[in-house]
Amino acid sequence: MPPRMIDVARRANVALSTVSYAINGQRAVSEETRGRIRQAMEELGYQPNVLARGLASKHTNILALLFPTPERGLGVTEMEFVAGAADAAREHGYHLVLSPSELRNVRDLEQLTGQGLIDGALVMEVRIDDDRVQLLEQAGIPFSMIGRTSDPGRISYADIDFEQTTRDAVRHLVELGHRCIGFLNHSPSAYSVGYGPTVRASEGFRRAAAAAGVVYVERLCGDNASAGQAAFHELRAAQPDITALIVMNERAIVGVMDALDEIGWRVPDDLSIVAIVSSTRVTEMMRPKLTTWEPPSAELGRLGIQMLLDQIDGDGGEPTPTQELLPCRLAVGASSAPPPAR
Amino acid sequence: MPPRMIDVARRANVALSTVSYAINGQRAVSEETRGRIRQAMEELGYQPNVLARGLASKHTNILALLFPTPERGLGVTEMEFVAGAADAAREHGYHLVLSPSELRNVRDLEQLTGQGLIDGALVMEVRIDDDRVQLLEQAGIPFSMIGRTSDPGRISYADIDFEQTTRDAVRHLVELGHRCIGFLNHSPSAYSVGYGPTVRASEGFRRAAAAAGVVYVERLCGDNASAGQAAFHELRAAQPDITALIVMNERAIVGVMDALDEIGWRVPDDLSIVAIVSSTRVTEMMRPKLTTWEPPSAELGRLGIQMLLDQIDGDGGEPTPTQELLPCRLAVGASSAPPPAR
DNA sequence: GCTCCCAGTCGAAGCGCTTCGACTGTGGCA
DNA sequence: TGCCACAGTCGAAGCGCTTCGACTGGGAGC
Repeated sequence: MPPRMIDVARRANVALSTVSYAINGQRAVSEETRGRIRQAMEELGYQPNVLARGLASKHTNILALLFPTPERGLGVTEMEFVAGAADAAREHGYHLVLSPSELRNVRDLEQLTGQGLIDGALVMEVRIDDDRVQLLEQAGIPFSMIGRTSDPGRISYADIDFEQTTRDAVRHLVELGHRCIGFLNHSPSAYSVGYGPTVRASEGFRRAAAAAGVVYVERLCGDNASAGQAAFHELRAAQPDITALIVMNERAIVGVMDALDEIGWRVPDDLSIVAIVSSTRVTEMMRPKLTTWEPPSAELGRLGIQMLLDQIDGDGGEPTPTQELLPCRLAVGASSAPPPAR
Repeated sequence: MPPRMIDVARRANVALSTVSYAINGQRAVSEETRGRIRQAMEELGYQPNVLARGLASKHTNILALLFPTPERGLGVTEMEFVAGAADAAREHGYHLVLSPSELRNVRDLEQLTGQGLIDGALVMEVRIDDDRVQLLEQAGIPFSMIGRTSDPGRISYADIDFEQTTRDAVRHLVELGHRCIGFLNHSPSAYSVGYGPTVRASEGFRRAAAAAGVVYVERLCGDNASAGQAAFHELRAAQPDITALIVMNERAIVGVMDALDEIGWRVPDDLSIVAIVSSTRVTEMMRPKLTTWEPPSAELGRLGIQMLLDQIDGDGGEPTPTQELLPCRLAVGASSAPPPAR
């Protein structure tokens, strides 16, 4: 059996409670006593029992990461969120439990919160309207979000700045001389369930394009090649003068390439393509390598945990929520150029 | 405050211990009593406190997923492992804590096991010689592996069948008529630290190629485009007659394509390429779409958890370890064809 | 010189559960 | 008819910690 606190106490000739105070500093302990205790702990290889501590103290040092499995599947970006969050949690001495739950299945969530296991939760894949948010609020569980609802109120979140990202992408193309720009978004169903990136990028794109005074056109598109292929033909049918395309749908891109082949267009000579909110790990594999605005996924994960801990450790008094929008980073590729002189 | 077991007991007019027995069936409880208890639980919305239960019973229903961050970064495949494992754990009523640890840092692991938090661990990214395995063994923590050491002994594992996968890939190419086949593996450092896939695929490839009686050549190659590019030129320098390439290095592939451009070769006309142990999510984006042997990642994750639970729930008596090698699934693409008549 | 305060320590009462030993009443069996 | 076995239930003792109230002695303040 592993050593317990009482073993440490005996070896250091102090009371059990003194050891506890020495460890978590709830009361003063003399330097000398503390030294003896520390030594005893080391000699015994003592480690506090997380469960007992949690039971007695009402906080467990365990956080939950709520990640639903989206229709489009989990990609590199999601993995980076998770890894970033896990790292940050560990650095702060917290454990992270993975809670894969269907979005709709509020039961799972209730179960999680009711068990007294977790101190707080980080919610991934947040929708514009998200049941989980309400549930967590009324369960009184501290939480923060990666992404945000339409009205985040006083809830902390870290999200991608879609407004700026779309603006950047549009400006980039406009500066190259493009006057008719298309946007390939995620699927109609993602839009209709209120998936944040889909909705916000759509809005951002339209605003940016309108502000730039260019002709623009958007298509929602399933996350697969054949949908991408069809969508590009539709875009071109709607705007035959299209010379540039912004894509926020990694898996559709290759379909666009197929469509281009069909009509004998080349990138970037006949059409410029830029990817937004995509991992360069993926867009680097395209030929030509795509100009990409890459989301700061790991940072978002870290930040989410950070915010959550501010809320938990921030002693009691209503903390001011942190709400941050992070820009995507530009990785220059070879897929964008001035428009053709048609 | 959430209801406690004593609240349920009072409402059902029984002793606290009877409720406990009704819940986990350690002793017989009459049908009638059980009914009253169940009703009381529902009316109160009772959920057992995981910590208290764990403290008293010595098992927590929490598993750890040990995932180091490999040099090459985390990809789609890894995400699928994780998601599969998380799903399986939840289905069995277990929680999964993510434990991101440096491989070398055995401290982190000791800390995890010493805290009494986890019932067992699933070890990812296992090396041919892996310190963590020893440590877990002597800590007496049940565990299973995704991947395997050189001598897994009686430890349960689920791994990809590299022998068969390389054999399949070689046979596929040989049947098309190829007589000189190259293999692009992961990095030299992956090989030298004993990263299982790198070592085993290397061995498997050589054996399969030799058995098929073809000329073969292999290169270890960093996980990035420029390394891939250089590596292909080296392969061709070593074997100018090369007509086919097996690649187990997603990120190097695009470099190979670049190299082919330089010498004016096309796929599959001048060179057939097949990817092994790669996600089709990635190789589908290549043009042409690559013929791919895709690892059953989610299944591996699920299986790993399954094995772990067999070991934990399998009451006491030394269970026979489960050791399974899963084949990769073939996804046909357009990147392989008969060799050119040069 | 006396009080007061406080740093430093101790003992004990929980936290919400599991599990052990003990108790009761019923039915089977000789 | 008597005895035993056993299903069904209860009370109490932990599990390993945190935290509260209480106690001690010495220094500061007057």
